[in-house]
Amino acid sequence: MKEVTIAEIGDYAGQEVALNGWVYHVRSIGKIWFLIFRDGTGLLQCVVVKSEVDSDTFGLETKLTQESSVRVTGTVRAEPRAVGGHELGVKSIQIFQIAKDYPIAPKEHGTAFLMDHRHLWIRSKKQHAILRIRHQVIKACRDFFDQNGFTLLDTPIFTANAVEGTTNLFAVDYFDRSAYLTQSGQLYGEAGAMAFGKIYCFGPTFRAEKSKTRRHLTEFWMVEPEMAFCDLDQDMDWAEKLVAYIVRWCLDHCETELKTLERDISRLEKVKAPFPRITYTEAVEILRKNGVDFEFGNDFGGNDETVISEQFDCPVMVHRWPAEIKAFYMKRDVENDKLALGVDMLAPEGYGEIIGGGQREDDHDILVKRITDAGLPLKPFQWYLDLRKYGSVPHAGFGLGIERTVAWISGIRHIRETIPFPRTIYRLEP
RNA sequence: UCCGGAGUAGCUCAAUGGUAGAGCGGGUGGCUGUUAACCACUAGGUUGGGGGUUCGAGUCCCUCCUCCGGAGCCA
Repeated sequence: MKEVTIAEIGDYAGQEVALNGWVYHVRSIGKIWFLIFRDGTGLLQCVVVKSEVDSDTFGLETKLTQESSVRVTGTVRAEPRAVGGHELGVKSIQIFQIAKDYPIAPKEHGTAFLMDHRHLWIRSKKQHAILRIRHQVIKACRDFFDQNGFTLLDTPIFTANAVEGTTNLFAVDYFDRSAYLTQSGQLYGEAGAMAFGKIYCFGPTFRAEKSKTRRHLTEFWMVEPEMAFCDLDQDMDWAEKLVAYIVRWCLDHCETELKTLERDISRLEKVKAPFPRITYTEAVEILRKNGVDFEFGNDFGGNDETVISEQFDCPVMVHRWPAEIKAFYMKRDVENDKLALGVDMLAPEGYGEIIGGGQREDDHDILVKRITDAGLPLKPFQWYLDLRKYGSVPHAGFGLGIERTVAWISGIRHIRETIPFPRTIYRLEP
């Protein structure tokens, strides 16, 4: 007996096949009952007719509870009345296990309840779709860099240095000393760029911020490219090419999932390079023009980002920021020493910052002064300073937040649904 | 940490200070094309914990706990 999946069921019309999976729902109308069956690749309606099966099989209607695991065999046929266009005329059903009291009904539930059952919730249609989009977003990132001459460089999770201060770092015991969980692979990425020219790292990062908003997690994933011989403008070229590629890829490969999520595709279709580029100063003007009382020199809040991004169909890149609110390693603008050559990309529709990056300071002595001025110890940065001693070049990079990107493309409000098991200030389980 | 909201059946929610209820889910029965099917019947409660006011508290007061949303902080 040929074992097939629901995703490929259309290729087997007229044939007898077997499928392994779980019971999603059962509907009975007497001498016929319908088993809505899922196998991780989709949903399939299976029809059990009293006159076509033995009485034991027909009697399973009352025994098959939601999420019971089964193997069904039968004949595939095209059927316009079935969701997906095909259904299975059941011959037999083999039971692996009868599930008891599955807590998630195909009805309304609150977020807290669902998050407590996250390990089961990911079986549900909508969560399933979001996580498949996440998979494709990650694949698109990897493909993009692999196709453009980047080398994957894995950076460490345990670190001794803080990239941007220590208040939001997770400290852990590390034998007879302490270490931090990384909040960015960037510094190591810069070392990689000097070795390979263009690199990217991809992995989890950690921020011990007590943020409780829909845009924050304590553990999130970033893809961070770093390029030697690259200035801010070229950095922005790469950023917009990457994001346009990801969006195009998802439109081409996640049609079913985006439909499940009822995503307005037309908004995503407009996302094509080049993206608008404005300076921080111009962004402040936009805020003021829209009635926001904003003081020059501050960082943008969530609402500010929404107001700015609402002016554009595409993601907008905001560059040349007040140096005081940006990290020590950012290169200053030669035309205005008070400005840092950083760039943030704001996604449309209020999804906020999805990219942060910029050109790095490449002069040894200036960097030493910046580290000192920032009140950071020099010792843990010796290796980083070495990069400016041995063949320093202009270089730049950025980090793309996977969860915010997935939330934007999926059109879901809260990023906690874009990662299989979200970590927030009050949630470490499941 | 601050501001706001919530906690009642497995879930989502009702209940003017006066007998704790509905829908869904569960169970039983009916129905040969259902789409979160439908119809009938049925079981299911320490109203988050503690204290107080009152003839009487799910409801009012105090306190603690938990969760949600937002702010700050940040990506």
